[in-house]
Amino acid sequence: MKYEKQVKDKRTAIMEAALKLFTERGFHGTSTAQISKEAGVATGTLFNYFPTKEDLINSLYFEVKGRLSRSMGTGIGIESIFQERLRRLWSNSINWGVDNQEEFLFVGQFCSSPYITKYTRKEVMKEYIFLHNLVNEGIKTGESKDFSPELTIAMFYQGSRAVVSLILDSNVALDKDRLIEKGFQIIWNGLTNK
Amino acid sequence: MKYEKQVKDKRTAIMEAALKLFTERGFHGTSTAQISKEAGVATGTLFNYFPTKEDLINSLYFEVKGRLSRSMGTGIGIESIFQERLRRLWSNSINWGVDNQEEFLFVGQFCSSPYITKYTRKEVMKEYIFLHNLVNEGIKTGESKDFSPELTIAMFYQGSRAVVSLILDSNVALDKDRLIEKGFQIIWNGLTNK
DNA sequence: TCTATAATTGACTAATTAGTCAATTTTTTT
DNA sequence: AAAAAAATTGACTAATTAGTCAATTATAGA
Repeated sequence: MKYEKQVKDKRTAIMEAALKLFTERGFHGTSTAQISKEAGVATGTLFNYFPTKEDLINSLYFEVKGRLSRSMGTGIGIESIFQERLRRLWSNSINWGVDNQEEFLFVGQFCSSPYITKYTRKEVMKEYIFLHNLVNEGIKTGESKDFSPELTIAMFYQGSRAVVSLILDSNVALDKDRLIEKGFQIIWNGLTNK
Repeated sequence: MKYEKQVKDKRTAIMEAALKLFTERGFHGTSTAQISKEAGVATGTLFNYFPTKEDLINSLYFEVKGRLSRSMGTGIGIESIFQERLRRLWSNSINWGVDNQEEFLFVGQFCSSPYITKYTRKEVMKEYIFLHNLVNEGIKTGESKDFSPELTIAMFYQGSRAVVSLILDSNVALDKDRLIEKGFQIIWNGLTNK
């Protein structure tokens, strides 16, 4: 028990330190020595949990993506109507990015780095199955336009990232909800029939 | 004359080599020695043209962004109607990304790296003045919805990047024009009144 | 041609890198 | 409490890094 806990703590400490430094200084701009120091462990300990630096980066990505995915899905019951569910997905995504700036930037960095493989990209896509389902449902009921789901999801996802960046850059907290709503109107008008 | 030409050739060779290697292996994953070798010059020559590696990265970014900007604006005469001009801007952006994959990936990498400053971000935004103008014009004539121009431009820009990624990933050349057109329908429906 | 200026070279350096491993400490089991 | 197993340490290494600089080569104008 106690042992389990401590292991988790060190692992977590390393991942948190890595997340912080990666977003501050980039992947290669951050050395394993710096990460260890920030986490308060010896360099050897880092390599005990993550055989290589690349392994650490990838583990971190899966972890963070999992959190985003779970966060997106919260509060989406089958009872609400299509528009409300899509809107909830939209605001959940954006709020997660705004509230988890480091994670948001890290994901952006990793996804546009040459280290992400097609496999990883595909693997992570699986986590968006509920968005996929929602879009397909909308198409079936005739509420969504019949674009390809891939296009719809890509526009939705990148659109939400655009809004997060806008909010983070403008640092006017009051704008947040307005930008989320306006952004949703664009997506909604774009993707649905009326 | 001859001297001018040769200077340009070495500079260009270095930038081209850097672009290739950066997209293949990332900024820090690429050493100045590797760039020099790929460009066919001595390491000293690289530092003759670019005082630091960071300077090289930034110069490359401005250069590439300039090319994109120029490419976006081609063929947009004042004679055509609003929708046609916006559509042209849309397809120009996407086609540039598809035809210049390295540049496209490099821009994505740089923009989500921690090395891009707010200054650079703003500076580059100036190059999108014509998109800004077009959007404002649309709002004035009542064709565009009255969202903030920043939001509109961000959604437009990130949307176009989403489509490029989709096309590059799917590597089905036939899908290209269909995806561009479908993507435009989303943007158009989202941003305009009817 | 001769001279001055600018461009190019690559061996070099001091610092940093990811990753190792034998020794030590902590935890679990008996 | 003693033994076994697992976790942690940090000094260490071989390789690589960005950037320098004195020597060399190419170019320009007279």
